[in-house]
Amino acid sequence: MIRVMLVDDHPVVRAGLRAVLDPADGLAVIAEAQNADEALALAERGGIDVVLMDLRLAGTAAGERDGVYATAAIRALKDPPRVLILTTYVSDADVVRAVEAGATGYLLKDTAPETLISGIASAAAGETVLGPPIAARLLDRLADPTQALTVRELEIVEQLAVGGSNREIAKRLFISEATVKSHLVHIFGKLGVNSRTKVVAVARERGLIS
Amino acid sequence: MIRVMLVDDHPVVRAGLRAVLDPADGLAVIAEAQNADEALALAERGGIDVVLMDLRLAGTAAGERDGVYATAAIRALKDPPRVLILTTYVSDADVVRAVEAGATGYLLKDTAPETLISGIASAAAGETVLGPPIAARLLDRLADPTQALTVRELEIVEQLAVGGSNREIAKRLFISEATVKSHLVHIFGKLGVNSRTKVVAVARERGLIS
DNA sequence: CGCGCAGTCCATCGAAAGATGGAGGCGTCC
DNA sequence: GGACGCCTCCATCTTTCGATGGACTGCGCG
Repeated sequence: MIRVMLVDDHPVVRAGLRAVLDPADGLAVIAEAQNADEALALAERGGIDVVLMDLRLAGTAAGERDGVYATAAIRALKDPPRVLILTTYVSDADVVRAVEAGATGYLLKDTAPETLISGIASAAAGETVLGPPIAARLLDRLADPTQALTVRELEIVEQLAVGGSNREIAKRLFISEATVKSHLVHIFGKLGVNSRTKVVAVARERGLIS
Repeated sequence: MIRVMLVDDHPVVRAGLRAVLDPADGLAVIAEAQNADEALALAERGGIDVVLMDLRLAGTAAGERDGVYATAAIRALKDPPRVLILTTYVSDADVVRAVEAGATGYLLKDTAPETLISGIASAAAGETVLGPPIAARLLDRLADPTQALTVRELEIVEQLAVGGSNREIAKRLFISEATVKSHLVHIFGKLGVNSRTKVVAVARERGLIS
């Protein structure tokens, strides 16, 4: 029996997941959390095999307590449960950061219930689970690693997208302004542009960011 | 008994809505659709009082067959059901377009189940239903029309979004760089920001651009 | 007609951003 | 161990942006 915890800030989605998962054999939803703190507190008590985690959680204004944060925190526990990301949109940055934080898999919310259930089973067994659209994107990146942005660079791009100046980005990422500029030069080169505003335009086009 | 149809491309969300609404007295979910075409076909057969509609539907690549399209089509029927928009994010543009298309109300998916149920009842009675965050935003806009961007300014914003420099924008719009800067100053003031990248961020947030 | 507003243009100046060319630490892979 | 990629940091210099404070035109409205 696979013990599952749901983490999503939308009550409707949690109810939907319950409705979809409850009839399935071999697994049981034994906990629900609506934010990162709750999720971590419940995970600490143990007895959970797989966490179904939404990346966007409420109260993410600070930009820290989102699903990636929760994933990293949960995976840092001793004998941690597997974390399966279940979110709405595909963003390269999100996928990479989530996997880096220790996520076992990444599925989209519009996957069929059966796929979801089998995905949970695979995750419980420790297998990596990636939905087809996500796997395809990752393969695209591997095909041309010179163009692929590093995790750090993606973080910079995200900051650009919300309109941060070099100084603001430096503060938020705890690095110097010089380093931000350095990253920017590399990003410009990889994306073939020459200004921060164009970075955001290209990144959106390619789905690097939401 | 209020007869409800669910329109959402995510099976999980539909299941969640069912789970939330089924226990409620006085209403029954009698139909589900996962895209605009299905929704329209089912609505044409009649017997539905309220449609719960997600704005983002699958196959929206063309940008046409989304929830707004479906709403307009359904409201064009004779003796149409009320349409209550139920979506994830707030975008001023979406709200305005949906209301223009004939939606009776607009709620966010993270509203509490009770609010949702009472919202459906209100919608069935023909009352306009706007969640607090949405109503607040609309009031903000109405209260201060000086914030509205002019047509020319919106053109500038669009150019910013694709990453144009002042010089490039000037060339494309056949004006001088000085004029572009002048427009920018006005835009900064209206949006309350101080850089072109933040203009794009805020404009996206408010739905001023795609 | 006067008034306000949108759109156009101008000059100047300080502050960011971007270009250039480094350098060292650190982990991985062969 | 050495090569390589990533992240970090630095200084210098040029270009672009953004802030400021104007000015002129055309248009609609009362």
